[in-house]
Amino acid sequence: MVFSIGALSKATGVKVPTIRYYEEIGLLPEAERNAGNQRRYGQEGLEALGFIKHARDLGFALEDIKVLMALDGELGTDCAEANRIARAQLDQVRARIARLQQLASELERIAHLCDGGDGGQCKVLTALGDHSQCTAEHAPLPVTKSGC
Amino acid sequence: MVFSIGALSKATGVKVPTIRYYEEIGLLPEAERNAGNQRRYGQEGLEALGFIKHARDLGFALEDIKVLMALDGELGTDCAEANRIARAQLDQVRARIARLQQLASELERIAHLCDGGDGGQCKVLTALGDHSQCTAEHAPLPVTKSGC
DNA sequence: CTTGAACCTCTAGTGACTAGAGGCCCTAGG
DNA sequence: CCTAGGGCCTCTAGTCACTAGAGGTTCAAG
Repeated sequence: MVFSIGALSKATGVKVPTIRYYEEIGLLPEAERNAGNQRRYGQEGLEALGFIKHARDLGFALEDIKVLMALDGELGTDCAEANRIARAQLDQVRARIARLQQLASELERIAHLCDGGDGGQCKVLTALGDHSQCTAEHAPLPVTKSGC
Repeated sequence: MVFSIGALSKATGVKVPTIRYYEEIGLLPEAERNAGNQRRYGQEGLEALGFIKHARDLGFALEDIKVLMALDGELGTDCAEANRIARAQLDQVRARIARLQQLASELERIAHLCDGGDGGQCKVLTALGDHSQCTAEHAPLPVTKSGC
């Protein structure tokens, strides 16, 4: 099987400019070209991009995926390191869930303020402006390098 | 009370370059300057930045915050619109929680594969590469314009 | 008056793409 | 064999919400 970049895109669900971007940053090896300078991919290109797509869907950062792909290339495939990265990712996801759950309950509280609204001041706006009305702490979400 | 940009930063927990950035994009009005061209803020500056900080911590996008602040300035303060924005934010947060919970369970499954590892192929890497092994669907996280 | 911290503007970089301009190539139909 | 139109090419610039750094000015304490 030989794929054009568009065919590869359809097969994997990764958009064409994104595939070129992955090549540019070194996540995919430089594709071979046909006589007219267009990219041509084989089975291994399909598999590599499929791996990236799946790992991205699971929230891994491109840098992590780079590491994972390098591990996969090694003889014997370093399972311990792969496992470490996967567990780190899991921890991050769990932390973000916990954080978002706090946010959700705070937002619920604020949204309910409107149900019994008075005539004058908007309680929602007041609550948004005043942290001391909050029932729980809520620090900013840590900015992760993973896909948001 | 008169604040320098550094004092305002300490009082609100928003970093100095971020305050300048907010001014640049029109989220904060242009600050008054002293004789030496340095920004000086009063009570209303403190309150405006406090509002922004709190809303950001709750995950609102800067664009949403701009709308909310405009509402707050209006006579009568449009509570219905503020409520709509808050509820939309809540829906987004809930959707992200659901999505992340799927991810977490998938990652748990993958991480456990290593516990009974065989000698040859790393099962973690295999699982990452092969979506068909997954127990559930997992589409990519919708890229929101809110703080991640 | 001196020192050094805080302030100023401006540019460029982050992650992971996305959009658009301007042009070349490939393939199916006539 | 020719043409039309879709797909492909490179390059630049934009997204969001900042962050980092260079190079220079101002303020306040000692």
